[in-house]
Amino acid sequence: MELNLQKYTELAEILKALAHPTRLCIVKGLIEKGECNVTHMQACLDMPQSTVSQHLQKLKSANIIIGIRSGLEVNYRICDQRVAKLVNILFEENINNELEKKDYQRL
Amino acid sequence: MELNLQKYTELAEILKALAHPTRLCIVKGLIEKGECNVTHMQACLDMPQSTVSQHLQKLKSANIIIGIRSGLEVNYRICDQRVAKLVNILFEENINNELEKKDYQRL
DNA sequence: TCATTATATCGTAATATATAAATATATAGA
DNA sequence: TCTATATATTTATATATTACGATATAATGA
Repeated sequence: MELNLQKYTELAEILKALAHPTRLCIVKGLIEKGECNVTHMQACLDMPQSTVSQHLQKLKSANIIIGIRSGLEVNYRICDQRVAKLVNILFEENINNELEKKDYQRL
Repeated sequence: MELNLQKYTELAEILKALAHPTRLCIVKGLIEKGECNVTHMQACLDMPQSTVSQHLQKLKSANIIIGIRSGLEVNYRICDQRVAKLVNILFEENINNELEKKDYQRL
């Protein structure tokens, strides 16, 4: 329980950016598809353009995604491989071991 | 970009619980030490008891930790191995590949 | 330059979260 | 049962986040 506050704050920022259903969905989609433009995301997510764009800016500020403009479109993709790994693990099933299960019942 | 909203909401809840410097510090400490009681955490974190307790309840509600009472003390430990893995990855260095770096500059 | 399309930003109301003091509950021992 | 200690909950207030319409900007082609 050490106190490297700066580091914890910095990493918590990344988690905060991911900690929203819409943004998690965007990130998961980008991991799977590789990249995607805003219009397409908007159609999939079925929500206003400004809402999608704001979520994208939040992910971008956290350096989780980058956007590459090509003509009128901007294509986004993941730029932090740690986050890709992390999200993949999150989507795995949780396997608590037997000891933990027993402990849980004791509580 | 599929729409399994329930799943994304559920997983976002876990990330939300982790997405705070204090709670991340608690979880990291528990991963390293195995377990810890509230008084000890409070001393390490140097913050009021009620604040620490509230953070613990949030982690507990998210099924990230469990508390086992022994006498007056309650010892907490991680009960979701996914979360332990996920946090360990978060603390690794991010390695962006060369392609991403170039793209970043183009932006 | 004007119109069109794609995306970003602003303004703001509603909602959620964080902090910490005060208070409550749980356990152990005298 | 009374007291002390450890932890949890309640309450109030401050701060942050979310959603979305309105508006701005950027790029393209006529």
